[in-house]
Amino acid sequence: MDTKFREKLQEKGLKVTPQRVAIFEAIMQLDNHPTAEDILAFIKNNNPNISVGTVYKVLDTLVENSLLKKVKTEKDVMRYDPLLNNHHHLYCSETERIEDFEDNTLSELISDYFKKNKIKNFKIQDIKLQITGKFKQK
Amino acid sequence: MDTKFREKLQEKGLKVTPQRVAIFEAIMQLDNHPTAEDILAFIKNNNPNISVGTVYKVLDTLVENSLLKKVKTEKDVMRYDPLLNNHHHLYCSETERIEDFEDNTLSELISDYFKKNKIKNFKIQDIKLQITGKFKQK
DNA sequence: TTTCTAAATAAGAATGATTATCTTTGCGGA
DNA sequence: TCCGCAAAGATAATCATTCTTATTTAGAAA
Repeated sequence: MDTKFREKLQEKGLKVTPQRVAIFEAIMQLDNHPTAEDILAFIKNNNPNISVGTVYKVLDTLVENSLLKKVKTEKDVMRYDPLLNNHHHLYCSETERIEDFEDNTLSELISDYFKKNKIKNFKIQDIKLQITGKFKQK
Repeated sequence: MDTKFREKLQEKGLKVTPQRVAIFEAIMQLDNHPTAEDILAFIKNNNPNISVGTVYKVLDTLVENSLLKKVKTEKDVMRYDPLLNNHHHLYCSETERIEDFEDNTLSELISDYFKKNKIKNFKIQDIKLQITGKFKQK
């Protein structure tokens, strides 16, 4: 399950610790772009001794090493995104819900557009859509 | 200069206070999507008695009344955006710089795409591009 | 103009997410 | 086995933001 994650850690010269694995798995399972607090609560079930600082430190490390991404929000609570396929985000305008949105056609449409129309004085590394609106069902 | 802003306040039934005007002007002049702290520092020059809480409260009020927007970031410091034309954002991957990016052709391209390709169970209200990369010059 | 009142501001304490510090632990290599 | 170092634990510190309470003010009404 998490063998890939373990390998990636090793590639980056990072130690494979139970905490790192647990945090990564928590994010995968929690799914909805959890906060550090969500992750901590989830992990405490099986691993009651994990420390708050560790969670933040691990998250930082994983983000720095591109094993995880931060999600841009308008809130002062950080949320985290596992690095799956390239995807955009749907933000609910009324709740904290954030869902992934994958559409390769659209992504290509946009990147093609920028191949033809460069932005002056700016080198693009990544393009994400943030789509705000309402989910029609729970 | 700020007559339009004053009018908008009145339309919304909000009192026109020196603090609100000063904060709005600060954001317009500061330009680079300032934080509450930036705004406070700027205003203190002419208005040394303004209070921190007031700045936050006014910003909230203006956002609620659509006279201002919050900028989504990966940081825990909120930044604010005057409501000019519809625009996207260029995020520097190395610094805190955020610039506006306006491209109506592109915006239409995207909204046309979504007219033809609806997102299941989601009603779009707003679409913004967050483009990350490097500015080539200061 | 003067009065009145809800709305807005000031001042500063409180909150809460995140970070920093310092100690302890665990593991690979000498 | 011992050493060195990255990582984790515990908890104090930081800092942006929010809250509380008293005071002031904008603007409507008299």
